[in-house]
Amino acid sequence: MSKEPSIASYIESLFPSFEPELKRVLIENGTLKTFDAGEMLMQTGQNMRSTILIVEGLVKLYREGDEGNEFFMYYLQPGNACALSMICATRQETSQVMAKAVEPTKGLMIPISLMDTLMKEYKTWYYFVLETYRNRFEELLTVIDNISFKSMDERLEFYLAKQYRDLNTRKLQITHSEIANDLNSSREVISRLLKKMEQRGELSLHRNYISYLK
Amino acid sequence: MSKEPSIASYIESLFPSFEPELKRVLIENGTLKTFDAGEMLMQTGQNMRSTILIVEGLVKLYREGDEGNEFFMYYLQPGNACALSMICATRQETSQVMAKAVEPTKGLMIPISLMDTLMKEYKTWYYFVLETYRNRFEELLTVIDNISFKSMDERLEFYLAKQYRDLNTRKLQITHSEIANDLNSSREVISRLLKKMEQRGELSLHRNYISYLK
DNA sequence: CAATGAAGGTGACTTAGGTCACCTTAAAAA
DNA sequence: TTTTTAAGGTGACCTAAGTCACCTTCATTG
Repeated sequence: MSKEPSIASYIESLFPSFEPELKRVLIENGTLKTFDAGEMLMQTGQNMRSTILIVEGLVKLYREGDEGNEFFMYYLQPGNACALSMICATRQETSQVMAKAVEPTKGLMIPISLMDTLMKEYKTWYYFVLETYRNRFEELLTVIDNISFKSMDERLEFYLAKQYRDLNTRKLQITHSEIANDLNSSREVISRLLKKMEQRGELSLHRNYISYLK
Repeated sequence: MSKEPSIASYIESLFPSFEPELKRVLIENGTLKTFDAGEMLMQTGQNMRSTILIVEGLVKLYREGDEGNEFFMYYLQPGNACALSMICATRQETSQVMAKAVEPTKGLMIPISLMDTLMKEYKTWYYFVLETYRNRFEELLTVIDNISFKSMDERLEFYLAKQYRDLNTRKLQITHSEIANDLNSSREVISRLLKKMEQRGELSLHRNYISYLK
């Protein structure tokens, strides 16, 4: 049987800034949960019972429209926490956002009952929570900027640049219709814009992947 | 000389849920600041030195695009705190959002140096902060929903309904070009859509104001 | 190997919404 | 009272982007 990393080692490597006492509490009270690729960590209307710290994999956060259309917001990576699970957990409320594992993902689940104590007792935790909020808030603001002030081609460029940054690869394994979905556009439009970008030498198109060159 | 309400009375009436000790600390350390209509409370790139609790007036939060175009996000009213001033204050960072007083406004300024203690010592403060984040986060999500999934006429309806709710009057004192600005559209488009709504009996148009009938 | 399905390409068409030019009307200033 | 200015109305036009229909090209699977 292959040995998987312990909670302690995850915390040590991903959350080094946490004070020792806080680490101890998280190790004692957290449980690891595995999600398959494609599995939902959080669904519109679902009630949260824990806060999630991502320790492995990749999670995609998106908003769902009335007709089932999706709208990509941002990714969560190891070392990130789900801001929404924190807020909702604290207030015991439901969320209006979907979180889906895009790779096999592991999350450290922290029971909501612990939130009060953590906030009060551990300064590094409280900073971590505020930091998380701030970052996600800023991401949402960027999203708003893009959809309200930018045209589709600019949004597409931004999207690809973000994929390149977040996934850390020039070979973007994504189809045109997935992009269209994420941007709430349509495949044909995306294909046409991508071709223009290719002509400008910004990328090269292949079946099932895009080589991002900028 | 007319007597203005004391900090204590503001806190008592607007933040009744705060624990007595917290109220005392805020009264001792907060200072009232007055802003004229039109004055900025916060500007893109400005460094925050205090967190602001609104105690009188009305504040409009908006995002600014590259070409100076504005984009309305939400209002702050007495009893609200500026979520952004809290985050930025804590992290000593700059904000990318504009906050402008639309009416003469008074804010209770809480020095950032106090934030740590408040968070740690007073549960009601920490709840208040989380609540503030959550609400603003939700507002941003609604904004995203609107601009990405809805067409202009739906957005206009939503906008007017929100004005009616937030400002608590059926007589909306606003010009067509102001609306166009807030929605990042153009006056002609808004005028045409408003006329259609009038024909449907949802409102009646006048010079400088709109009677909202729904 | 043939067949099926997913990915992608392309032309023709539609439409919401932005832009331009110019007009009228009401209110405030002079 | 006249003048000026801001608010609003309107037709003509343009364009980005969504939609439809149909095609080609791979890759997988029976």
